[in-house]
Amino acid sequence: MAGVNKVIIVGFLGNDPEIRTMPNGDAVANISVATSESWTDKNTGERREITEWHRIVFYRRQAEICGEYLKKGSQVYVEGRLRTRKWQDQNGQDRYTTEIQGDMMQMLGSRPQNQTATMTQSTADDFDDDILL
Amino acid sequence: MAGVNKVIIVGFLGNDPEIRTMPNGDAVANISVATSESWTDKNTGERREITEWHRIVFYRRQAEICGEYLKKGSQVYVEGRLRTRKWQDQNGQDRYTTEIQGDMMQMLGSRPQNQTATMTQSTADDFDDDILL
Amino acid sequence: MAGVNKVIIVGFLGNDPEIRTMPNGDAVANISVATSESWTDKNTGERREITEWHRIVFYRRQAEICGEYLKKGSQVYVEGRLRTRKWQDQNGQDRYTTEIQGDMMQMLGSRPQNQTATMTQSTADDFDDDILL
Amino acid sequence: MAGVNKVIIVGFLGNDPEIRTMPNGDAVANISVATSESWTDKNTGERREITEWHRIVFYRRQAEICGEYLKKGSQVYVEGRLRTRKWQDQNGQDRYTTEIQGDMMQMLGSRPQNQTATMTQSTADDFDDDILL
DNA sequence: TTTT
DNA sequence: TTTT
Repeated sequence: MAGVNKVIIVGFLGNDPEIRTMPNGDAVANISVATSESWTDKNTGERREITEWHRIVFYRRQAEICGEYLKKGSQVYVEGRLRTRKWQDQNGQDRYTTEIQGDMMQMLGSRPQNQTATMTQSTADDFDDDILL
Repeated sequence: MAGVNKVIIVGFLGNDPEIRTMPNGDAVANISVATSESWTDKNTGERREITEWHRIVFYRRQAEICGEYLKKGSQVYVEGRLRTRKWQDQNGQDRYTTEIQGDMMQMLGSRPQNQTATMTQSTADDFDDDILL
Repeated sequence: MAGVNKVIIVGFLGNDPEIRTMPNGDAVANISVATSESWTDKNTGERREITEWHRIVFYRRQAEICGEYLKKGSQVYVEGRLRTRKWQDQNGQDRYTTEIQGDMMQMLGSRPQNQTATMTQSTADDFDDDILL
Repeated sequence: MAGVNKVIIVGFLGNDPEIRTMPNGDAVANISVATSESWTDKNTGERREITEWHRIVFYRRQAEICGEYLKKGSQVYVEGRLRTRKWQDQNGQDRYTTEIQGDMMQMLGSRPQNQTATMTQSTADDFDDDILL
């Protein structure tokens, strides 16, 4: 191995998580998280903003946590890694999609009922499902 | 504004940097940086490795530094942000490319002559070109 | 220059910020932010938690923002760098204190009145005080 | 749990690692890593530099890797967390030392023979000692 | 000293 | 599609 491939995102979910189950029974969650930058245009003096949408995928226990605790508008801290997948469109052309494979997720804000929904992939894999909840 | 959009990459350049000049005279550099993960397959016991290629773009003074000091095989530390650009292919179909807009670059390894090639975008913009070199 | 010295903290303030003014008129803010780790003790099976307190210092415009928008219990995202200061206690002995010099601060949670209190040091230095508020 | 406590350091070892063995047989490694910042003094126009030394501790398999592969002058990437320990000096006074508990270490530079000396704590704990080397 |  |  050689290298570091790390992404840190803090933002709000644009939609409820999409939860699927893989053939082997593992859960998969896809969430879409917005970050935005704003600045003052040097020429016009106008305030401008650009929003970036991040597609993030979680597996197994973390995917289940996403499904149970996150919803549209939730604010999250996510640590993960970049992964570009190759696929073919209906014309048989190669296409590429870059997404973030989530390694850690932490809910932000003070919603007392779900503050403890935090774990890393290794934690999620090592321990029983319900220990941290 | 709300959010954090941060990427940290440590890896090796797969090619020499591609340097262009924008109409306004600003330099743009594109570099392609590899990171890899390796693990032992649970089923077969075989060693596996996957390489991820990151397309990173730098502007202005940082782009010039890339052109002067980096080459195929250079090891770099890069901090930046994710940016997905929309474009249209020859069939008029919408396509998306995700790349990393570099904010900071640092050369790694022990090449004394270029150890100082480090600056952030804000530094690069605030100061004269040659102060840090 | 050589190196990366970066700290990322997400946690809650244990107290209201302490704001001072330096002789040259610049503001300085000190905040104390808690992070905690919890795990299950392998031997006893008991749930354990350890809290770490981070002393973070902000300068100038960011210090003013801390004073205006943060208070005991606020949740924040902070990016900064480690800095160990040497000082002498009343016995003339050398003592060392490690703190985080904040470079970026972002308020978390959904408290509508202060969501926009986000800026980096470079932003704070480059623009007029009130543009981002 | 609530919070993120993350440190990222890229720098050079000031000394050979110090390796100890705990009563239970686990290895412990302490390394001291330098990062430096340089800037031009606004008043005098002189170039200034400040070096920060980071004390980093690794445990178990990672500590062994430090002992085997690192030496004075090695360049490393380290991810870890801040930990402040309380202790008493010879006068019985409370003293505090802040160090970085390393979670991941990666050697930098192009020394082909040890490029693979990379693992996370979870990896180090989960697998046999020699799988990654 | 926070928060869950 | 979020949030401010």
